[in-house]
Amino acid sequence: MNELKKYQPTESELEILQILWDKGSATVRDVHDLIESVKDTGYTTTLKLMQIMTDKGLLERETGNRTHVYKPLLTREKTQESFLNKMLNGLFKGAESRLIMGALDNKQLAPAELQQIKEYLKQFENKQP
Amino acid sequence: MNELKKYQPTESELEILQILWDKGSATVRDVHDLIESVKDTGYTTTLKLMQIMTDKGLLERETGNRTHVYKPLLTREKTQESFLNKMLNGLFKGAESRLIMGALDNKQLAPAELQQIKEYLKQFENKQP
DNA sequence: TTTTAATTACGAAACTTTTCGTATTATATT
DNA sequence: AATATAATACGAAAAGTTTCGTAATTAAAA
Repeated sequence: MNELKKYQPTESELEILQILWDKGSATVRDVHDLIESVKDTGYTTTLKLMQIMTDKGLLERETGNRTHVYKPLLTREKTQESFLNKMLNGLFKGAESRLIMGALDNKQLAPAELQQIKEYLKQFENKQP
Repeated sequence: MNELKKYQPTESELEILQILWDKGSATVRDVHDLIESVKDTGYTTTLKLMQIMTDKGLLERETGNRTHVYKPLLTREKTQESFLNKMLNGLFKGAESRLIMGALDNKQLAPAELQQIKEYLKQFENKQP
């Protein structure tokens, strides 16, 4: 089993990853400007975090030019899966349907999404355990 | 807005809370014996954590007897809600239905639960945005 | 070219969480 | 009553995360 798959990014790491997932790749400046608009933090803090993440193998960077370009080495999907599984095996163990219903409550899902979920549900019906 | 509602227990705190939620109330010994069966850790570690949680207002304790009895001050439901909302606003933002479908994939839900979810879905249909 | 501005490197402080060792106190056993 | 056992109290170390200041380096501007 892949180690990257299992690693759970910290809160700050997730913040950075989200930006990199959105943009595909970015410089420290790019990332920091977005983070700064939400949270009061210094440039070198973001820099250091991204350097540490690179050491940990969460990011890769292109050092050809003076300004380095970073890319995520984890996919958003794998990370989502990892966190979701953690919740389902932990806090929501034995209450999986509560998680589903809670998620339905949370956002007003678009009709298309509701339909998609309905379709998705069908595949689990008439299944023998 | 209630502070307790917002506080996100740490990983170790959650482990202890799960046990207290299951049992209603318990001593350090009770909690530790269960944790020890899964994780290699010392008794005083569990003790200290529960003392800190009491200071933080996550637990209350009855100190009448020598052996103290602890109870959770957070409900499992509020805690689940809090973590779920965090995910929906963070890692799963804009991918709420992915969370739902991921949860459906994860466990073989009982037919009754599937039915319950189907029913639950109905309430969101025919809603005007 | 000289000066200014922006970037990386990096150590270390500040915080938080987790872990443990030791002392003290209370209960149970002999 | 004396001894052994079990519990709490508590400081502090260990480990992990986040933050920042300063120095060195590179590029851009004057």
